[in-house]
This record gives sequence, C-alpha cells and structure tokens, in this order.
Amino acid sequence: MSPSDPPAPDPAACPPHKPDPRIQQPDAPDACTPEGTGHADRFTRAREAQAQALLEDYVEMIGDLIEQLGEARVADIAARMGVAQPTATKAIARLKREGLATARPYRGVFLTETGARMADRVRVRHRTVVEVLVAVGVPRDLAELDAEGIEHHVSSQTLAAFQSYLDQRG
Amino acid sequence: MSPSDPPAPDPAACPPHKPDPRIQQPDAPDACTPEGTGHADRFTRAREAQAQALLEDYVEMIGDLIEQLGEARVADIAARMGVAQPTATKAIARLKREGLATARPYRGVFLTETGARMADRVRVRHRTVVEVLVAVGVPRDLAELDAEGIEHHVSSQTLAAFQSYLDQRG
DNA sequence: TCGGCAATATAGCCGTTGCTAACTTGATGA
DNA sequence: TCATCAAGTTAGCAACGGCTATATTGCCGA
Ligand SMILES: [Mn+2]
Ligand SMILES: [Mn+2]
Ligand SMILES: [Mn+2]
Ligand SMILES: [Mn+2]
Repeated sequence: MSPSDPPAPDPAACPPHKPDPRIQQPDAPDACTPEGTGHADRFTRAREAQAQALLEDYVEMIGDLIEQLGEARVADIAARMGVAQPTATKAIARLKREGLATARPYRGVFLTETGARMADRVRVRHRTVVEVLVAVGVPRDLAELDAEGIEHHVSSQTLAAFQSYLDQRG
Repeated sequence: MSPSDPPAPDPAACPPHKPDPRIQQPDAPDACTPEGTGHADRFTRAREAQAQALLEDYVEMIGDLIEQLGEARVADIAARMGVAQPTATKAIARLKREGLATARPYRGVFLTETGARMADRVRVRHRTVVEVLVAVGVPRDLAELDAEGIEHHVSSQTLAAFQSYLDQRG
C-alpha cells in the first residue's frame, strides 16, 4: 500500500488489462473487471444528492426566516449560512432559476409553492434525522451538527424506515 | 410564503433592520438577530466535511483496487467512481498534492502511509454507517447506497456512538 | 425633501469537479 | 522488432460556490 511496496498481483487470479476477446458475452458482469461490481451508481447517486444539498438548506432557511422574522433578507440568509452576502445573492439567483424562490431586488426573498413544499419536506427530514441520531445515542448537540450534512443523503425510503424506527420504539 | 403573500411581520416582536444603537452590548447574542441563533457554524462544518468527501472516496477505492487487483489503474478508478478518465486523473493529482497518493505516470496509483491510514479509517466508518442503518431497519441495499453520502458527515464522536450502539445491541 | 448610510447587486477573481477532444505513451502480439 | 492501439495525459470548456471590491439603491431621519 506504499509507493516503495509495489503490489504483487496474483497473476493467476485476475490478469489485469489483457482484453480477452474470448468467450466473454459483452453484457455479462465480469468479476475480474471493476465495472462488474457496479459501484459506480452509488457515487453518482451521492453526487446528485450533494448537488441538491445547497438548495435544500437555503430553502429551509428562507422558510425559517419568513416564519421567524416575517421576511427573508439577503443579509440574514448570508449570516445564517455563514457566507458572504454576494455568495447568498448568487445562491438565491440559482433558487430563482430552479423555480424555488422569487425576489424583489433590494427587497426580500420569497418561496414559490414548490419552494415552500421543499422547505417543509426538508425541515421534517432534518428533524427525523436528528431524532434517529439521538435515539442511537448521539448527544443532541452533536446530532444537530452532523445532521446538517447527513440529511441530504437520506433517501425517502430510508427516511420512512427512520420514522418507523422512531414510532415503534416510542 | 408566496410572493403574492407579503409577510405580516409582528412589528412588536422583532423590528427588522433598525440598527438600534441603544443598550446593546456588541457581543451579546441578540435573540432578534439571526446571528444570535449561531446556526452558521453548522453549515460551515457541513461544507468542510463535503470538501473531504471526494478525497475519502478515492482513497478508499484505491485501497480496494490494490487489495483486489494488486494495482490501481486510472481506468479502473474512473469506472468505479462513475466518472471519465480525465476526471479521475485530476482527482489523483489532488490526492498527490495532499500527500495521500503517489503515481508513476502511465502506471498505477499508490497510497502513501497517510493515504493508507485514511483508507482504513474511511472503510471502517463506511461499514459502521451501513450497519447502523441496517440496525434501525433500512434494507441493506439501500443502506449501502445512502451510506456512500452519509458517511462523510459522521463525526468521530458520532461514529463512536454508532459503535457503542451496535455493540450493546449485539 | 433629501443626504447619508446600510443593504443589496454587480463585476471579477479563484479553486473544484465534471466533461470532450486531441495528443502521447508504452505494452503486446504478429 | 516494431506497428498498433488501449491506457493515460493534457488542454480547454462549463457550472458551481466561495471570496473581495465596487457600484447601486432605497430607507430614514434631520
Ligand atoms: Mn443541511
Ligand atoms: Mn437542515
Ligand atoms: Mn462516500
Ligand atoms: Mn464509502
């Protein structure tokens, strides 16, 4: 596993990189070929989830701000996200592009119907993730921290399993 | 929550954006000011975890490939990550920059001591996350998928809690 | 009313992570 | 031996998400 320790491949097991045009039917998964393990989709999936994460957090937070303060200002959004104001403005531009928010320049930011629905969904999921973490023994403060990243990778089916788990253990 | 529904802020509760130079001591958390809630660190933390995610996945996978095939080739890395070869090459360049891997051009990729240690740590964490998900009722296939993203946001303390949970419930 | 200032927007930089197209290299087999 | 061609690299593009510096706007109080 170190550069000075060149690997000793077992030549009998998995001859690497000798394209063997013999009996291979092209769509049969080959145990000796990395593609055969089908791990790639996992990473693609995780990347897609991550691409949504920023939108989800902004939308949830804008919903919170409107609820708590009556409006969502760029300065407040930026402060809560821990970014500079132009960064928040740029993110809001993306929210608008994706139909999740609207904004009147130099005024507040508002959620569309779609955005508001996403905010609610994300808020529920966030709370459920925290509760599951607490239920398995994570201190609540820490659960709150870790959940902020974890939540975006919890699929709806996994979320359903979480809810069952919490219900059934009262 | 919609643009046509301008918020009705409770003016008595939290007068927004009137900088009130009165009795405020500057470092006292203000309940009416979003910064006072101290949520920003959470997101900063999640962003930092995410910045590590790519490195962690590559390092783990390179370790797997060396173990399984005796060597880690760019083509195999790219295939398993579900990206194009130049994307893998670029990621490997970052691994080298960060002291996690070395590579002989046109030959294989190798892990440094640091990289190998990270690979082991990440592999253990990945398995633990999957086992916790399974333990709370997530089907194993799905647990494997979701864990690929979740793992990177599980802090070492949360991981310790996960391990205790798994131990204590046999 | 209107000048000043705080909030917001814009411009432009950087690094990361994808991609495709084109070039280089080196291993293989005839 | 050496031509071929798969594997790898390089070049260059785009989108995203940070940032700072600067321009703009609109709100409030004098
Ligand atoms: Mn989050
Ligand atoms: Mn959240
Ligand atoms: Mn992962
Ligand atoms: Mn993993």
